[in-house]
Amino acid sequence: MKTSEELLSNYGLRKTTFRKKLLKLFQDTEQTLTVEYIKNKIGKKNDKVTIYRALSTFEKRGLIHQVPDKNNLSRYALCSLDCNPSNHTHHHAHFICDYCDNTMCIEDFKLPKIKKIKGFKFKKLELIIKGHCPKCL
Amino acid sequence: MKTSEELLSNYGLRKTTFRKKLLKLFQDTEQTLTVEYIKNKIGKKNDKVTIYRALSTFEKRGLIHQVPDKNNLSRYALCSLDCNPSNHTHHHAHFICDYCDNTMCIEDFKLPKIKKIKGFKFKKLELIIKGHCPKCL
DNA sequence: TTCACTAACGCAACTCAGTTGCAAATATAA
DNA sequence: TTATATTTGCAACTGAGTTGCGTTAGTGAA
Repeated sequence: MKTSEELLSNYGLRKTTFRKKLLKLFQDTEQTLTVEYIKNKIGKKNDKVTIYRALSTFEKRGLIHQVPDKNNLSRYALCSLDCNPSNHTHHHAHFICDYCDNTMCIEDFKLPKIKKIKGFKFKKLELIIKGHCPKCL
Repeated sequence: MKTSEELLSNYGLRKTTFRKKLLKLFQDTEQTLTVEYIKNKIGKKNDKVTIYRALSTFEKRGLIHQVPDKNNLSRYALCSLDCNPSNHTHHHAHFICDYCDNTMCIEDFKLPKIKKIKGFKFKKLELIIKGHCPKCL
């Protein structure tokens, strides 16, 4: 796995102390992260504005992607390595646990092919599955 | 099509002036509705709290369902007649237009069968397609 | 290394969707 | 028509996310 510093370089991002910590947190955690979680883990010295701005930058560059929460709040997850600013599609479904409210990427679930519908232009597909996760069953 | 009064009765809801107007608005509009839109159409006399509460009640009873917006805000759409409080699943996809931000139900698009994944219990599936709608193409 | 420039950070104050508590109004069933 | 339960409206709040701006810290060139 690439170090957080290498990744930041690869994606053309400045290697600030904060960004290195943030990216490392993503790498060390398998789940999708909320701003709340990040705030608690990284330390209260960093302002929430900084977190929001870093997440937004990471997302634009194709490092992470946003996933909705049970309550439609935002969570973030690392992208696969082939995402970039212009090609930022994710070929996996997202699972939201009704019980613990955790959200996770489900890699081994193929997205359906999009059938064309006259008059529409389809660009992106999102599949969200709700239910109970292994921990909560 | 059933009148709004009949529908309210069928779903065990009181037929208040406001609810009749709200439900009629859903019946007369083919699109999914935002609270903003409802506020403008129904008249400013009714408070937004009333709108939110009515929507929430309608949703619990299975009259309408919530759909996310481009910006993760809520929109609402009429359910098919066979929804009720305990069975409230929708077998259609939702389309979000990147351009005009309108959201619509796509009835003629079958949802994929959910393949089981060990350890998970799947209860509900949501398919969201993003792109450009006919009006914006 | 140092310097100059640009991007990132932190603070404070804001925005805005959605919520809560409570008193007044209205629907319903007797 | 009356009693009771549900809805409504108002006011005040909550909390995620944003904006502006002055300060700090990376980065690339000298």
